[in-house]
Amino acid sequence: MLSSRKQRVLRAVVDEYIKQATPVSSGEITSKYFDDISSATIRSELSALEEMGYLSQPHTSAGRVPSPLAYKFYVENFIPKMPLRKQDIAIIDASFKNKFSQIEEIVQTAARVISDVTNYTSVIVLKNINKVVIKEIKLVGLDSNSALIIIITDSGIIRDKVITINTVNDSFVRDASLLINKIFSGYSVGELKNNTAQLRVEQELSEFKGLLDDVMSIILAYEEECDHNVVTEGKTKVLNYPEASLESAKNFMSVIDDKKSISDIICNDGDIEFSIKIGKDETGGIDKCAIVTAKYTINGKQLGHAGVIGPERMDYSKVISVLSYVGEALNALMPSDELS
Amino acid sequence: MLSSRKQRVLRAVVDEYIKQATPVSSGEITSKYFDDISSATIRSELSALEEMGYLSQPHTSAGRVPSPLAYKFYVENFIPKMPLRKQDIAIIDASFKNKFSQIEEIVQTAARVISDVTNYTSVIVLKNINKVVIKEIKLVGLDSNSALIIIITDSGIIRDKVITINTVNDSFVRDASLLINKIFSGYSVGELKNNTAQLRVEQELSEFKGLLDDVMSIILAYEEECDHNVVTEGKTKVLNYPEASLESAKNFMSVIDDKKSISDIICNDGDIEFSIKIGKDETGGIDKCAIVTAKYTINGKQLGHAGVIGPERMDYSKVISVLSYVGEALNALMPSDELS
DNA sequence: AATTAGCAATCTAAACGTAAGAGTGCTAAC
DNA sequence: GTTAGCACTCTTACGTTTAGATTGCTAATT
Repeated sequence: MLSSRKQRVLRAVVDEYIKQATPVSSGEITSKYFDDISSATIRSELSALEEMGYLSQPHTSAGRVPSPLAYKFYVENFIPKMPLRKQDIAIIDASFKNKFSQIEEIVQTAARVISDVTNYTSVIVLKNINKVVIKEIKLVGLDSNSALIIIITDSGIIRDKVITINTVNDSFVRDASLLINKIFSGYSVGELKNNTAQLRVEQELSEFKGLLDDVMSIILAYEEECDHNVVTEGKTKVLNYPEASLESAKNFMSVIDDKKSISDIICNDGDIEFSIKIGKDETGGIDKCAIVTAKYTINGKQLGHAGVIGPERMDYSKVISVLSYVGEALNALMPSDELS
Repeated sequence: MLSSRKQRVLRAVVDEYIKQATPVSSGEITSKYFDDISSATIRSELSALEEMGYLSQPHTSAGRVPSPLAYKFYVENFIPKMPLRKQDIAIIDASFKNKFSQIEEIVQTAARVISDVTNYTSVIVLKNINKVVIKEIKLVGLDSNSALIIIITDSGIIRDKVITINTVNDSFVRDASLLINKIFSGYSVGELKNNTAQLRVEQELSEFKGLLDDVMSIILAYEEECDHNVVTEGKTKVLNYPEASLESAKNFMSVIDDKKSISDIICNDGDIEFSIKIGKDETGGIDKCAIVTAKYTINGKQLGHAGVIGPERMDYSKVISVLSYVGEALNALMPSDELS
């Protein structure tokens, strides 16, 4: 285990590096963090820490830079659980003050506010879409040849879509509503997807053939769209990191834009609420970056995962606070009585 | 006026520069475009064109680079009105094949497909939002304490939003619907905004006070949101231009992200259908970039403006074809009988 | 035994200089 | 008007030098 002083030194290096993004020297550490020890002593500690794999030097005459291992140690041991600043809380609260009608809207908002407040890139991945249960489907006539289909689930409205129908009148709407709900209500998206046979049987007898097809295809389109539904916000923030280069930015974008792989990275299958991935191996090839991921649940049901991608030297404390506060805000958005 | 050979030379320079993004030399032009003339002759033509302001040299011993003036001449005289490739047409058609329920969705889709097909950044700005006339407002009860408000206009559904109401029941919905439509239907968003007095009078007598407020604030929020509503897609494409640098990319993003200024640039008040802005002065400070803008109308009513932002040496021909084809697709999306 | 001061050694980053190459502009001839 | 030839200019790449930063080592000190 690391001696207490080694820990202090390690922490100092990481803290400084997070602040200034340049290698930190023994002199800096001595003057800013230790009154009673000389830089020579710090130097010997530093080289011990380097030996142990916590630090590295870009070159012989440079200061030390934390390694992924150092960040891991730092995150596990030193993250000050600072409360969010009042202004940040205000920003987040303000974003969620209106009612939302669709999940996508909520997710988009959450992603944006996370990125805005942290100043890093955020990613949200929705999961378990096909476990969503359809509560009711509303059919609202708009004019003589179009109608609005509203699909309401236990997670709120998932989709509304205009469809074209030959002739819309009151009795048609009434009858169609009854039939649609008889067929679809109470089933999850997944069940419906795997059991289209039933739909076909119903259609044999039905004058609403086209309509039923439309509804089904809306549901299927939703499922497909959401399955790897990845919302990303603040991609261009990466350009403003002091360590940015054109090459690194391009690489960053190419990983971020690959929805499949980014969602694999963000989604933690384990039970942990937060995880931190540091180092090229763990970030899918994004260099010098770290990813903080959180599992989001609403009323105990897993909604998906959120992630913040920033430089390794990011403000972990703030990122975690923001992720967790936004998680709470999402929960508050859907009080349990709406689920019943 | 430019002699016919000067025109050929100028065109050759621009064509080459569009292809390779590096200054073009007299030698290249001679070998690739002129069999019968020597490079010395081309050189004298080049220096004449430089004298006239069409070309410039990054330095004495470099080839020539087209000036904004040259691009203007090129665009006006040489743009081959090439039809779109079949595959591009297919991509665009595919994007617009489903019905859309909200304008935002349409705009988002259009912006994305423009950016995807051209491989440049696209921007769409909506205009004249407050001239949109409200046809009808539907109120659909969802459960005992919430309802969905759907605002239908002559341009389709502009917004649907869930609101909270104390007690929702059939008679409430019926009465509220009548009242809401009595107050709001037939007016444009602009009229409503400037005449909230009437609403207040109605509220005095009404048990639907809160509801009316909700509807009004949805409309106002929509108006505000859309007034400078700018949708941007493909921002990160700029990183892949061969002439890209970190600095230029940052600059690009800062201009692009300023919705107010980008919308001023994109929106052409004149009568022209297309315009091309080349040069730092005309692009709001984005260097080495050109902006092609188009005015989009649906059934003669001005919807807004679309723009493509790419390098000065972009494929103007393709960009204009794409913008114009997407414009047609948007028109097809809203057949005139839906407006009546 | 741990700490420290002092100093040589090492490396970077910036500044400078040089050389090769690209492309022009000019001139004289066609 | 066109062209070949060539001197001239400027960039870019590369090597060199220098100043500065920081370390690691050693010997002295606590």
